[in-house]
Amino acid sequence: MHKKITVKDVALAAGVSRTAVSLVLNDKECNISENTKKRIKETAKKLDYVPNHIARSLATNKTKTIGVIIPNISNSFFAEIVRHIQIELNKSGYDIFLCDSDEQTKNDIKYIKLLSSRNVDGLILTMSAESLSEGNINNVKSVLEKTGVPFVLLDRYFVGNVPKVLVDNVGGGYNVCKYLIDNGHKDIGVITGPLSLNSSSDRLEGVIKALNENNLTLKKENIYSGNYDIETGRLGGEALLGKVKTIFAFNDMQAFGVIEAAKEKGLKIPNDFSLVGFDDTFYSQILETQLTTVRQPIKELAMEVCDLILKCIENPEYRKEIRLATDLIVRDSVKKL
Amino acid sequence: MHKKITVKDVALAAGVSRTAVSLVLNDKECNISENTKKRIKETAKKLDYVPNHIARSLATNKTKTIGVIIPNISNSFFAEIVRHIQIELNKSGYDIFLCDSDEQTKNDIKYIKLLSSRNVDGLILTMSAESLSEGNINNVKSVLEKTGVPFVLLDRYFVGNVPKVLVDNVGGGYNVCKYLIDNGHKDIGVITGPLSLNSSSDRLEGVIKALNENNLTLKKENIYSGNYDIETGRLGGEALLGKVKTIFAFNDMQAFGVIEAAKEKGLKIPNDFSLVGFDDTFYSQILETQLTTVRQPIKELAMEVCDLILKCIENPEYRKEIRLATDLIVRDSVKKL
DNA sequence: TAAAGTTAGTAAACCGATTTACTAAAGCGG
DNA sequence: CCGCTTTAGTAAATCGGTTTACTAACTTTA
Repeated sequence: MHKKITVKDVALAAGVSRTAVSLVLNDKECNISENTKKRIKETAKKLDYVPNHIARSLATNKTKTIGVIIPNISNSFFAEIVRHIQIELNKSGYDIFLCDSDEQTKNDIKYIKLLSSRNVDGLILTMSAESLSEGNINNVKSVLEKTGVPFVLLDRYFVGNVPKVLVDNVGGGYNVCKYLIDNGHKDIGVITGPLSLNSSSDRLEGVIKALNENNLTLKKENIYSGNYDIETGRLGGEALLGKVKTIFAFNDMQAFGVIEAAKEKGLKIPNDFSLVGFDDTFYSQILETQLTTVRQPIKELAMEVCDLILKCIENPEYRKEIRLATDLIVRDSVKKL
Repeated sequence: MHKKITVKDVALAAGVSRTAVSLVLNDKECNISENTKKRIKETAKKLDYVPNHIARSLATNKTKTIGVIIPNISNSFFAEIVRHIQIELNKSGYDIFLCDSDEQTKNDIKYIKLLSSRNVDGLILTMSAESLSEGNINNVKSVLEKTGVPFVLLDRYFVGNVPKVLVDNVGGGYNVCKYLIDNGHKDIGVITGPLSLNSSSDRLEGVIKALNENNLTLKKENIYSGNYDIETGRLGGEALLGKVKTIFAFNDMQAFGVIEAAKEKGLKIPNDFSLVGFDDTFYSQILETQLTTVRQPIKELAMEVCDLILKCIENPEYRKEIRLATDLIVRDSVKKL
């Protein structure tokens, strides 16, 4: 590998100043004759000149990078969203620094500071459940604001006038519950994730709303709260399957856990009990009985969050809150009563 | 947010030169009295000084960033590996630029160039199947080498004296086949991924080796080649389930496809036919009949690849090829004959 | 033809660090 | 007390771009 070509080399070869080279190659409005412009461009191409991002960043105070902090890339929802974010931002010349907080506040804070010191132009942030809890949120918020980096919250949010892109979880919960009621289900058990996450509290709100509209209530003992994992589903299944014949698990993982628990008890879906999940993970379709679940608009979320962060970078005062609807995917796991 | 503190500010506040500040804060060997050192450090802390990565990168010609190009972050194998890579590299002060090639050569090339122009210190690379095919590999290889950036191939490789971290797929295939033979299976069908990928060709090699050692052969018509996806599994299942009672799918996705195909035909595992997958994806455990499969040492792969890229950055001549063994995870999808 | 305007550029400062080469003062030996 | 070494530090160059302010030459206009 030979030495990298710099503006200086191009300028020398083209017989002009570095200024001219920079101006022309960046298509800046300037008083350079068409002839010279052409010569500079040709020289740059011939020398295979590639501008040095680092030097440019230092000069312009823009890095064309965006930090993405998510709680767990192994979760297919986040993996898919990151995939779309990367592809989308790349179209605008941005690259992403990916950080996985492992659902820990200390990492959220660490990575916010780190990305700020890397001078990212913006931050896309899905905070850990821990960070969003009463005791931590103010701390994280203050770290975030102190950096002065434009940011957009994605999926998980705290209240306040900050840009966010969200899923309409109230609507999602409502639709599931409405569907269950329409199919004759009245006594419903729910398995939630951490209630500090709006995804859980909002879905719960939607469920209650649908029930109330039909003069039904959600019994306290029919709520099992835990994490968004299979183990919680298993435990929730064990706890609820004695009491109810209908379970709404707030994500597919939990639903899979419920199925495991049901297997132990020899219960079959949908004859012995009905089940609804949330996320429409790939595997909900390949289950023995295909799972009725809710699809989140992942690609659209990614598009919106990219669009929004770019707007916020352009104008740090820009504020917008976007909430996207979910889709109820009806399959075979709910019995018509 | 107020203006960012720079070395200059610290120097001014501490009454020393910028040189002194830089020297002391970087713990460089230098002739600065303990007193002054202490004063500088305290001043820096008081002012909440955070060094500017960009400026440092320009000066040192090191960015402390590593580019990671993978074919599809939505594949849980890669998601998990990226997760570990990020965590591990972060310990050494590196951040990662994540790029998803979407299994396309043109993106491999685009991202290699792009990351090079971002001056990444190193590259971790799992190329697309397309790039590794006969017609493309030389092109990609030449782009890669022209950048001069140290790189390590991960999981998928081309032949040549370059650093790589691999899975012992020959051994993996061999172990599965040996296990099947030990259980009385003789007529085995296999569903492979793209044969341009060593993961497929190597597993196939292992299968054939095990068969040959037992004086058995693999019939050509019992091989179904396609992609590592559920659709290939479905098609392979349809094609093979008439001919054989034992199928080795080269990844779990394909195995799930086989199960779908079997459902159509009313066949049950393991009574009507036996099935083995590869990857030990989470979902292989929650199937009606738990899937016997092969676990890849994901975390170890990540650790090794991080270790190796750091060594290669330190010494670009460093060469090493690491091959990690797989684990056969025996569950319930293979019948003892 | 002198003043004003336009065209086609360039020199030099700047971004915020690191690093090399240098200096001033103090200490020390003889 | 002279010369040498050590100690404690600094000035200035550098990395590779961008950008501001300036100039020289050429055209117009009055």
